[in-house]
Parts: sequence; structure tokens; C-alpha cells
Amino acid sequence: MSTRAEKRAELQEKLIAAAEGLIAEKGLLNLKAREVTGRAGCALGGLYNAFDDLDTLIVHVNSRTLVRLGAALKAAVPDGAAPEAPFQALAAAYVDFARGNRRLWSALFEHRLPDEDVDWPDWHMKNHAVLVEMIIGPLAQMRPDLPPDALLLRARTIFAAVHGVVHMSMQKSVVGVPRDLLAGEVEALVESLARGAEAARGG
Amino acid sequence: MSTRAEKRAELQEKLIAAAEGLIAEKGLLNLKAREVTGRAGCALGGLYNAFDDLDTLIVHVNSRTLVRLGAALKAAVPDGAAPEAPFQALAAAYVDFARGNRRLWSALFEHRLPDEDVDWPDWHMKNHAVLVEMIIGPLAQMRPDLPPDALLLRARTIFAAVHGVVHMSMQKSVVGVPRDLLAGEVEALVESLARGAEAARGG
DNA sequence: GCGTTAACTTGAACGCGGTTCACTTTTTGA
DNA sequence: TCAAAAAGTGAACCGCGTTCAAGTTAACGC
Repeated sequence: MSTRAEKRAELQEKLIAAAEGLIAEKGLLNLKAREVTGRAGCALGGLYNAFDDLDTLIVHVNSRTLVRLGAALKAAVPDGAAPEAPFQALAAAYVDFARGNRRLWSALFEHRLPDEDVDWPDWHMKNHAVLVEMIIGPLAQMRPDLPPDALLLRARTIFAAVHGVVHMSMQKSVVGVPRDLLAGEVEALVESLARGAEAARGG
Repeated sequence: MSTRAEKRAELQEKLIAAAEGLIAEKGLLNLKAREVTGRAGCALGGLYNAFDDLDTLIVHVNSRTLVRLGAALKAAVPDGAAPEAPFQALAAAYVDFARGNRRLWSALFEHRLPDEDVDWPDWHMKNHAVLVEMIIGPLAQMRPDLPPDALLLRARTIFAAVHGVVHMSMQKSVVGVPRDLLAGEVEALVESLARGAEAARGG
């Protein structure tokens, strides 16, 4: 009976669940190691043989959130490919997810690694890529003139543009769009982008 | 001789300058009270009779950055009003400022107040508003059909969209546009938005 | 089984860093 | 010139991430 690896995995799971719950309740900024281990039912030090440090634990929570977000986006576009509709569906689903998972979603972008120039683990980057990959398909249909690398680039830009509007609205930033008008503004933005793409393909 | 207010103002100025320099060099995350007061030439406690706390000092640095940013944007649009040119000029100036003041610019958006639901001082909100107000003028020319409040809303959306692209590119976010391609992508985005607005005015 | 070893668990202790505080020095107003 | 108020000072406080020495438990060869 290899209880060793099992118990380790169990503890990791409990810690991730505890951290996830605490972030959802109180925000990433108020996440404390002692509270996480308390809720997970282990000693303070236990965190540090399950994970390298608190940051790593947060990355795991974020990856889990990204998986859920990816699933929500996939569910939003019904696979029957129409030319422009997927954009609006994706954007709307993104807004919905952000609103329905405010603090966990914020944690995705609030979290910074302590050292500015070391980068994230590969598997986490892969999870992030999902966000952009969903856009590439529909975009390729609208812009058959663009080569693959330009498509990827443009997809990132489109994602970042939509994300920017959502992000500034969600943190009640001074210049953000009021929350109840967010969906409408994102829709207008996406329509603009779609029209712009249309025009660019033609010209 | 009223040295009282003078010396207080001098110390505040030295603290702001010190914090500004340290943020520019090492980033907001690495700003330490002891280092600030050290550089400003006062004791640790001195910070706390010049400002309420370190957060307040950071807000002052940020406001100063916003003023510089506002000036850079104003300088970019030559006051001779053309219909679409100002958008590209503003966006390009925004990109330039962000690139040329990376850490101070990042600090504008990284900084969070400890309590999630108390809001910023009025004067700081006013400084922030500048970002959006610059957009309203040109936008009003392109969209004479929109009433003032809709213009303000749409200006916020446009700002947030451009900002989002710049932001994700500047922090080397996983899904961000590579830095050297940023200017081009922002230009393409703004062109899309402009075309979209054009089309919307017509229809 | 049994002993040895390696891994895990634990909570006290460490170190960093923002904030406070008792104390001294300076400025103010009469 | 003097009492009261303000500002300056740095040691001490405290929250919090991380480490560590000690005790406990699983793993594996015999």
C-alpha cells in the first residue's frame, strides 16, 4: 500500500481547496499561510513540504481557475462555426466568468512572482494559452489573409483588449466602466473589432 | 518665518522623490519604508508624520506620474483637430510613456488599497480622469450621434481596451504581445476601433 | 517481524518590514 | 522667556512567510 504518494496528493488537494476557498471569500491579498493550513487541517510547516512556497500554491489555484475558465469558454461557442458569432459568445462568456468568479478571476492577474524576471512553470503557461487559442479559430475565418503567426499575435491583442475592459471594470478602478454596463460595452467593443477585421480583410 | 509648513512640505517632497526613484529602479513591490526614509534623509518614523502611511505616499507618487502622463498625451495631439489622427497619436504616446516609464507606469495599476472597498482620494481620481478625457474630444467628432454620457462611457471602454493590450505586453504576461510588436498591434487595434466607430455612426 | 533510513509532521523561532510609541528637540504664540 | 504643541527619532511591536530541530511515521532489505 503506497500511502506515501497518496497522502501527499491528498494534502496538496486539501491545501489547494482551502486556498481557493479563502481567495474566493477574501481575495488574494488577504490570503495567509496560517489560515490556509488551518483550514486544510495541517500544521503551518506542512505547506512547505507539499509546495515550495505560498506562491506555488497560488499558481496551482490559478491553474485550476484557468481550467474552469477554459471550459466555460468552450461551452459558450457551440462548435457549429458561424463567422462572427463566436466572438460575441466568447466575450460574453468571459464577462460572465469574471463576474461570477470575481476574486478568483482577479487572482489570475493580481498574482506576481517575487522575482520580476523568472518565469512561470511550463504547465501554467500552457493553461494560459487556452485563453488565446479559442480566439484563433474564428479569427482565422474572418482573416484568411493572415499567416498563422500573425493570427496568434492578433488573437493576443484582441484578448488583451477585451480583458482590459473587463479588468478595469471589475476592480472598481477610477476609469473603469461601471459594472452593470460592462456587458454592453464589451459587446460594442467586439463589434467594432469585428467590423475592423472585416474591413481589413477587404482592403 | 513660518518654517513649519515649509519644512513639512520639503520633507514630503523629499519622500515623494525618494519613493519615485526607488520605484523607478526596483519596482513597486520592492519599495521599503526604511529605504525610502534612508534616501530621503529622515528617520523611519518621519514618514508617518509627513503621510498617513506608505500607501498614501505611493498614491502621491502615482499622481505625479499621472500628471506627467497627462502632459505627454496632451503634447502628442497637436491641438489642430483632425478626425481620426488624434486616436493614433494618443495611443502611440501612451505606448511610449509606458515603455519609457515602465515601473512607474506599472505602479499606477499594481497598487491596491489594503481595504478593498474604501476608495481613493478625490484629487487622485481627478488625475486619473485625464486619461479618459483626452479621448472624449476626438470621439465626439467621430460619433456626433452619441450623447455626452455615452461618449464618456465609450471613451472609458476605448481607453481600457488599449490599456489592456499595453498592460499585458509590459508585464511579460504569458498571453501578452511581445514588447517589440506592441506599437504595431496597438495601431492595428486603434484602426479597428476607428473603423468600427465610423461604421456605427453611419448605421 | 525488525531495524535502519528516509520522508513527513509539527510548532516554535527567525527575519523582514510596516507601524507605533515614548522620548527628545524644535517651533510657536504670548 | 516660557509653556504648549508639533516634529523628529529609532527602538520596539506585531503580522506573516519561511526555516529548523525535534519527534513521528512510512519504506525496504534482511
